[in-house]
Amino acid sequence: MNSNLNSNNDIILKGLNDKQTEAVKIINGPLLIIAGAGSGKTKVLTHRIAYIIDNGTRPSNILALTFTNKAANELKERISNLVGESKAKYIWAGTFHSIFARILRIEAKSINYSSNFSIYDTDDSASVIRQIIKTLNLTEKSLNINAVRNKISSLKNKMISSMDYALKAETSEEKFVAEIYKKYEINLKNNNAMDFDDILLNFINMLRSDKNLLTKYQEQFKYILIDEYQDTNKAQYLAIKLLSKSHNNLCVVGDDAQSIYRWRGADISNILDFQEEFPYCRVVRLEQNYRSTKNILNAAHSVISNNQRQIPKKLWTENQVGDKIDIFQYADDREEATRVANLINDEIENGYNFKDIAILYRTNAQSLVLENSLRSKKIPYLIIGGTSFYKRKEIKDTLAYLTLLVNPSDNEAFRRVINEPPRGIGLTSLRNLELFAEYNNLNLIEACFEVDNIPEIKGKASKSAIEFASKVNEYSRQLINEQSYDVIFDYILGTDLISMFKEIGSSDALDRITNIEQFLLDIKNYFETNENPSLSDYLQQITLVSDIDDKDLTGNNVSLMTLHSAKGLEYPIVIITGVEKGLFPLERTRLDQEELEEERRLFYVGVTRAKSKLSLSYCMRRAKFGDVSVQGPSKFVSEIPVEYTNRAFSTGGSFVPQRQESYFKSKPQGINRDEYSQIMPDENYSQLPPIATNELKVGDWVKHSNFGRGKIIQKTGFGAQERVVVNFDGIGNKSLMLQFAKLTKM
DNA sequence: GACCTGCTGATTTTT
DNA sequence: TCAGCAGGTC
Repeated sequence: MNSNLNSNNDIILKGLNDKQTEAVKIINGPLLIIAGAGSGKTKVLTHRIAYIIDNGTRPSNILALTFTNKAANELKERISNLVGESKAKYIWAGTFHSIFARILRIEAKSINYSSNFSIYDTDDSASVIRQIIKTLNLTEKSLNINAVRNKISSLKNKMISSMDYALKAETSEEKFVAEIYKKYEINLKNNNAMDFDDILLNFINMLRSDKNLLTKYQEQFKYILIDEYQDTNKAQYLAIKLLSKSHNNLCVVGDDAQSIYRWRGADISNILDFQEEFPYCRVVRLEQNYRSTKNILNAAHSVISNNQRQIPKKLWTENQVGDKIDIFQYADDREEATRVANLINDEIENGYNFKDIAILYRTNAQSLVLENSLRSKKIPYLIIGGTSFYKRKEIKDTLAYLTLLVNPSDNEAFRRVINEPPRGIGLTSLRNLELFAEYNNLNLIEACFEVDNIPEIKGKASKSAIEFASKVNEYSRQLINEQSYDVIFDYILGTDLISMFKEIGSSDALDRITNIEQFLLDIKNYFETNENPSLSDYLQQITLVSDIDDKDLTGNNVSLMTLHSAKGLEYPIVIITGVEKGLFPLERTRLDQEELEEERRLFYVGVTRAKSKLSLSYCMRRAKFGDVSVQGPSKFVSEIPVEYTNRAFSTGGSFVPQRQESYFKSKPQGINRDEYSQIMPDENYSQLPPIATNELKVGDWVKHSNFGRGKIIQKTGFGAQERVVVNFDGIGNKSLMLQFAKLTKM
């Protein structure tokens, strides 16, 4: 190995700039890499890992933690390309949650769990909390379940236990939360389940309570690398600190300017204070940007400079000055969607591909109107993020059935499916079963077998309960003998979930069947392609994966996603929509300096995704909650100096703005009626030509997702108030709001 | 216990 | 707007 060490090192260092080389070569001791957007961060990480291996460390002694699965996969792939699959596969690379969960399964005994524990996502947690609130009989005020869940999660992220919190709680609401928190912890433990936060906390508890395990993993992970360090929370920081304590070979990479997860407990002071926390720390700054044009970088810098709390730095680039940034003012969100689609078609004519273009927005709700417009113009697109496949009800139900096979203690999974499809075990029977189970210290499956001892449950309910539990038991046993897809398939078929939807027969129900089939196909695929497949392994994989991660990004599609999802990606052309007052930054963040700064960082992330062209737009009105609210340019727009921009406005393309009362029904956000009439912005703007009215007209045949085919027989109103009456085949006349009825022209 | 209806509140972002 | 829930009815 030694003979070719230098030449290998040379290969690894080839093509890196001075700063990147420096970062790669410092492998011992704490290292903070401040990596600006587009500065080759992943390149440095992967080359650094290759360098560590090349200097004699075994791949299995390297731990590389990322924030998302997407980032982890990219990292693995690029390391593989660099050092070869045979070495790369031994590196511990993954998200905090997946790696820690993997270790926790191995060491489950040390924290009094069994290794088949379930992992609860946010919906599962909320459902447990709903259950607890019900049993507490909190009649005096209805607590918002999600608010409670967020509160508990944020307490956990800050490492505040239910006991600590109970001591601190003062108001009656805080006391309720403390009570729920305590029950929630007990509940999950009894279910042999952990939520996302528990994975981090239990990992820390494990390291703290067992010195041998601490030593074991400190020796296992001789080199630790953390990506997106600005997004770590207190628990993650502590876990890393514990793991690296014996050797301090800890390298963190991050950019404080791209910290956008404060709301989820990310603590930006982790990166800001890294140098104090880890003495003798070296710092390398990567400030050369290889991605964007000078105009884009300058604009990004101008905006982010308005933030107070940050590590001073300025990105520079050798790239061209490039096109100016286009800033458009549109009349409303429908015009925005139409114009965005037109813009895309123009760029296609200019020689770009659909896959070169991304449309970014602040909230998922904004995607709908954009989608409609893209569809009508036959522009292929792919939504990244949004509601996950695994969050669909039918998939969650199927998942719960499977979870019961692996973890029969999971009462939450039991509750979810015991009466889905209806088996005659309603809320009353369930409540009795739960009381009995609690009293006798059984899980609900076990309680089912004892149902004869519960006098309140008799007849059909009693019979069903035993049948249900027997079925779970039987298949669970079969699965222990033989981990095969066929067993799983039989079991799911036997639940009658699919037959239930078949009976319902609506298009929605048929969709659900398709989804379940697709899910089963995925399981089949897993069983066929893995060496040592097991259901528990499969379930573990998917609970920590959102389906963004395995979306095929290689097709020729325009990408649509939230600004958060866009982090880490880059596109030749980026279109950021809805850069509006009240929407971006979100209204509620306006008065909170820290939250406002986070919104600004989010904007910065969006802007720096663009390689050569960037376009921003805002609307004067936007449909919200089926109503229309008055918007206007975001303050971020005014933070970009005019010299980097082209600005254009429209007075309302397809229709003349109607100043109807209804436009002002919802709270005008910062613009009053008189201001609104002065739609003409300052002299930096030029007027956009009107867009062609290719809107639907009377006599057109249209298609609706629920009602099917129909013909427009009447059209009334303007703009957001536009309505059509459609005569649908076999259904008859329906009056629809044009902006909400997803009509497509046939 | 199942099913229907009408009301309410959500819309930030995700492991 | 629309999903999800509570409460009422059969």
